[in-house]
Parts: sequence; C-alpha cells; structure tokens
Amino acid sequence: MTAGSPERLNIRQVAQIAGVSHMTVSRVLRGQPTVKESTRQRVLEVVNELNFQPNSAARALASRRTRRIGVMIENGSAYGPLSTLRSVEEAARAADFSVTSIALLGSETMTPEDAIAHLTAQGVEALCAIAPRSSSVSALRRIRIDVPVLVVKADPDPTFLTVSVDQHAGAELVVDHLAALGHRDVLHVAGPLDWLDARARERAFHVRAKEWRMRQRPIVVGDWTADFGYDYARRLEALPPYTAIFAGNDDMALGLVHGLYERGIRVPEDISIVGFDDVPGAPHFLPPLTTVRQDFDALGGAVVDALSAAAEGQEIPQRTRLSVELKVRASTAAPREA
Amino acid sequence: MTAGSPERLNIRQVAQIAGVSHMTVSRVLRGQPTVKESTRQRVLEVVNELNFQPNSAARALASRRTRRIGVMIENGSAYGPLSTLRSVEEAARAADFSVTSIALLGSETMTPEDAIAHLTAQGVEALCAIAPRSSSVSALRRIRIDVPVLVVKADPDPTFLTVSVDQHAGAELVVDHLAALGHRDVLHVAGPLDWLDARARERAFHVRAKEWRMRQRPIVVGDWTADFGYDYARRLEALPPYTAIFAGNDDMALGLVHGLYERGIRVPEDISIVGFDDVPGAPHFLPPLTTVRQDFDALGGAVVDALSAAAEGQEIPQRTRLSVELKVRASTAAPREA
DNA sequence: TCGAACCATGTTCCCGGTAACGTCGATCTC
DNA sequence: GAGATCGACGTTACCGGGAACATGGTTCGA
Repeated sequence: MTAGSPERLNIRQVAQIAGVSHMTVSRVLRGQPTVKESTRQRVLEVVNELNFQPNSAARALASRRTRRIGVMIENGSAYGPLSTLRSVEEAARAADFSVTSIALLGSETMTPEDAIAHLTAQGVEALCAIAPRSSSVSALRRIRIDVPVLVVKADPDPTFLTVSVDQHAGAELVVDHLAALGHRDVLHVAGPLDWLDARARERAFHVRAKEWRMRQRPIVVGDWTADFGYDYARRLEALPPYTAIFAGNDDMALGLVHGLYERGIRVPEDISIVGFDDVPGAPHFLPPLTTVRQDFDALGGAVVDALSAAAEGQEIPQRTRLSVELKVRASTAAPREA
Repeated sequence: MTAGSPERLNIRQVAQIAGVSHMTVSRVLRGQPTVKESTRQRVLEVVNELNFQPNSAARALASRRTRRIGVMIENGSAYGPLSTLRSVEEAARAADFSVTSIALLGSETMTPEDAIAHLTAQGVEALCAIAPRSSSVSALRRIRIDVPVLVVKADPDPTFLTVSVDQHAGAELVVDHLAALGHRDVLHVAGPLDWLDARARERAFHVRAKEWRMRQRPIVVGDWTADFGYDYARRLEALPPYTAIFAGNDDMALGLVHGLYERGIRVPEDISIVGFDDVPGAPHFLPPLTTVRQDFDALGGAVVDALSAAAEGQEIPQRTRLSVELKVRASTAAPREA
C-alpha cells in the first residue's frame, strides 16, 4: 500500500503471456482493426485477467499525445463558471480526454501566467478559459502558447476559438420582460467590468434599455457577492426612483433583496429584481427569483468538440453560441403606479 | 497553431546550447545541489531564453512518478464537496502535484468503478474521495487499488487514510444551540443516508438530542435539494408540533423556509431553522440562516499532506479532524410559549 | 503460374526524460 | 607523495509504449 511497487506489468509481459508481440497488444488496446478477431479475444482475455492498464506516461511520450486539456477558471466558487467546468469535464471524459483545471480567484497569488505555465507544463493539448477577466484574456494573448486556446466568452474573438453563452440575449430577455411589465427605469447592478461576462451583460442591457427608451441611468458595479448587494441596498436612503433592478448574478440579487427588505422596501411590490444564472436555490429565495438560465450542459460538449478538433488539426466547428432562457418568478411584477 | 509541431525542444538540445551534458540540465531543472553555481546560472539562462519546459510524460515515465492525484467527488454541484475539491486542488498545486477530478453524481452512467478506473488509468499516485456515498466507499474497498486511498469522512476508517470535518461536533453545536434557546422538539431533515456525511450528522443529532432529553422523533430523509425542503414543508397540514428543524444542508433549509412561508408559518417566530454548510448566500437568506461552517481551506492541506506522505512511503501524519463553527443568524429563536 | 496486393503480425528504433554508475581533476590525509 | 575522498560533471542504459517498416502467408488477377 505504501510504496510497495507491485511490479506493474507492461505491454510486453502481457504480450508474452498472450503469446503475441507487444505491438499486437498495443493494437488491440487501441482498437485498431488490423487484428484477427480470435487474436483480439485472446489478448483481451489476458488483459482483463491481469487487470492490465497501459502506462499513460509512456503512451503520451511515444504518441506525443497527452489527451489532456487544461482549463483555467477565473472564479472557482461561482455557480456559473463551476457548472461550466463540470460540464466540460464530463464532455472531455466522454471524448476520452482528461482535464486539469486551475482556479485563479481565491488563490490570490495565482496569476494567469502562472496558471498557463502550470497547465502547459502538464503537456495539455489545448487550453480553455472559463468566465475570464479581460486581464486573463490579455495574458492568453500575450504569452506564446503552442496549443489551441478556447475562451468561453460572449463575443467571438479572432484570436481564439470561442464558445459562448449568449449573454446579450440573456440581458435582452431581462429588459424585455421588465419592459413588458411596464418598467421604464431600471438599475443595473453589474459584476466587475473586467469580467467579460459582466461587461457583455452590461452592454446588452444598455443597448436594449435604450431601445425601450428607458431612463438612462448609471450602472452600479458590484463584485458578484451577495454581501455587495446587501450593503448597497442598505445604504439606500429611501425608496429609490427606479422600479426594478437587474443584478449581474443571482448572488447579488439575493443580497439586494435582503438589504431592501431591511429598508422596508418590498420585492416585487416596491421594486422588481432580476438575477442571472439561475442558481439551484433561486426558485426558493423569498421571493423566488426571476433570472436567466444558461445551458451549461451543452456548453461542455461544444467546448470539447472545438478543442479536440483543433488539437487534432481538424476543421474547427463554427463558433458556437448557446441559448439562454428567462425563468420568470415572483421577484418581478408590474411597477406601482407612478 | 493547429497541429503544427513547432519542434518542441528537448533536454539534450538545451544541453548542447548551454554547452553541458543533458544530465546537467536535468539536475538543474530538478534543483539538485550537485551543480556548480556558475553552471546552474548558464543552464537556467538558456532554459529561460528558450522558454523550455520539460516533457512531463517523459519525466513521469523515467521517474515512475506522475505527481498527480485523483479525486472522486460524489456530488460535483454541492457547495461543500466543491469547496473541498477547490481546497485540495490548491494545496496540491502548492505541493507540486496536479489533480484530476471526477464527479460521480450528475453523470448517472458513472459508477465508482468507472471513476476509479479512469483515475488509475492516468497513473495517479493517490486517490481521494470527497463526500462519498457508502456505496462508493464499498467500491474503494472492493477494488484492488495500488495507490494510497484517502476518504474525507467523519469517522476514521482502518481501511483508508482519513481526513474529516467533524460532522459530529457540527451537529452537536446545532442541537446545543437549539436546546439553549429552549427547543425540546426538533425535526431533523437529513440528507440521503447513504451519504456518509448525512449519516454522521444524523447520528450525532440523535445522540445529542437524546442527551438533552428532547422528544424522540423520526427523521425525514431528503435528497439535499431545496426542492425537497420546499415540497416537504408545503405538505404540512398545520403548524407542526416540533419547534425547530435541523436541515442536513443549507439548500434544504432554504426550501423549507420557502415552503413554510407559503403555509403561513414564520421562521423563526413559529419554527426555527438550522442548516449546514454556510453557503455564500446563507447570510442573506430571508431570514439569514443559522448554520454550520466548515473549514474547507484547512481540509485541502490536510488531504494533500497525508496523500503525498503516503505516496512517498513516508510516515503518515495522524488522522486529521477539522473543526466546525456555528454561525448563529436570524433563522433561530426561542420557541413560542407552548 | 507468377507477381501484386493484402492481411496479420513481428522487429526495430525512437519518444524525452531519469537512475546508476563512470570519470577526472582537486583536495585531503597520514 | 601515494592513495582516498569528494565535487562536478558525463555516459549509458533503461522507463513502457507507438510509428514505421519488414515479413511471411493468402488471395487475386492476368
């Protein structure tokens, strides 16, 4: 159990026992078709019998393929990015890749450069950045990286492969929903604007709000946390002039509701609130939160498709853009009569 | 960028340019002391100049060390397990290990056996199971695994290395807190009992409640989700006899509050609610949730310490048990006068 | 009937590092 | 001052697979 090296077998020993050459075993293990069926059976029997697992390091060395992809995740605690990561991991496994991930936020000492170095040192065949800040994207642009790079971001980027959740569409759904309810003065509490996702949501909000001829109002820039939303709402002096708040994510929305509640401002009677992400608890917040749901499951597949194609030098599937859905719940209602 | 192999250099080419043998480069790269300082400098210059990164597969093959650990995480969406995973990843990186993780839940087709096979196929030097179900632990016990195995669970286990958050202490803190407030009839809404953590919390609750001479009451077994809590609370016919609920995690607590609210039952006036985990939103639930906080950050370090020691055949640090803390918030109060 | 094409398999070398041991000059010891 | 020791390297032989090519028996077409 400790360091007892139980004489891990290798492919040649398996071959000898099966009475073939090691190349035949190798071919069987890789599912190559040029092996007679009876031989394949015999080899597989021995392999199963001995519980043989080929040495992945040797395989990587000889084939020059690690079948490993590296994922940088900016905020390893947030629901959205994490769901994306899980989804990528699962899709990768299905495509017979493995994933090494590294979270930037939380470990303050970790720079994008460090992260990239850590991943390339593992010999990843491709790199993927989830929910990046623009500074991380700059790092990706600046550093010479010898493998394909994919960024999960709202807008296509000529430098990278991209797969995106359609943040614009999400923000538009929110604005349209509020507008349909009759709101014409909406505050946007954005995430930090160096987050690409925050920026995309903010831009789309802005554009759409203008199209609806909503009141132009400076946005508030938060930090994604519920604490921020809470503090912000608590500092309000009275019932604010706007009739709705579009929060950049569900956490801030939760904090906002809490803070407003403490100020005696009711949601949705006095102010409507919308979030973004549809975290698992959102349907059970008080009130249940109207929010935007993203299709994380599809994301992973798209990422892995693009990356594995790129890693194998194949034609790269066109940039993918995944849809979003508005979940209307009790936190939004028509504004009180002015 | 695609498959253009930019002639990755190897250690011998570096050596030639630096005017030394490849072994000297190897020694420098591994920080061995038997290299003259001036030589080391020269080699490092060349290495930096060329941006050389040694091939990890070759290194692993020759040294028979992958410096990789595998992590099985049962529920890759829940806050607690995920935080643990992040913490392990960070500690691993600090110890110059990399992590491959695999989530069991969510991908229904993934059995513990598959997960173990996937990880051992990568040549991991050690295995770690986070927040496992007992069935996964059985699988770990059943399968012959040639590397050290560590399980993050409440109780020590002779079969494995263990690191644990002290679930018992957490549950006891909860019961003591409720008892101090005057509660003598508490319902426990547990997680699925094949989860070791759920089981540990339930046992400790039971024992402690008995010590306080609380009313013995069958527990309710949930599924960790807010939906479950909501559905359960909504089905209540009237104000139930118990005066407090201890939920197995914060999500279920959130759903319970929501469901109770819809039944017109107020928290904490009519019923006190306690959760477990202290998810980031918990301070901003309405009402803010009394819950148990676990020290995930310390967990990762303990896991990696134990695993790396074991992987290197060293003396294994004694089983670690990490503390918990009760966060008292507004969801708990004294019971109404009976 | 004979060479070509093909199928199934074997041989050989190489991938890029590390371990183990060899070498050689300088210093130390008695 | 000769042998021992040591420091700073170099040489060689692997690690366990896969790529490329070689081999030998069949089948096929002319």
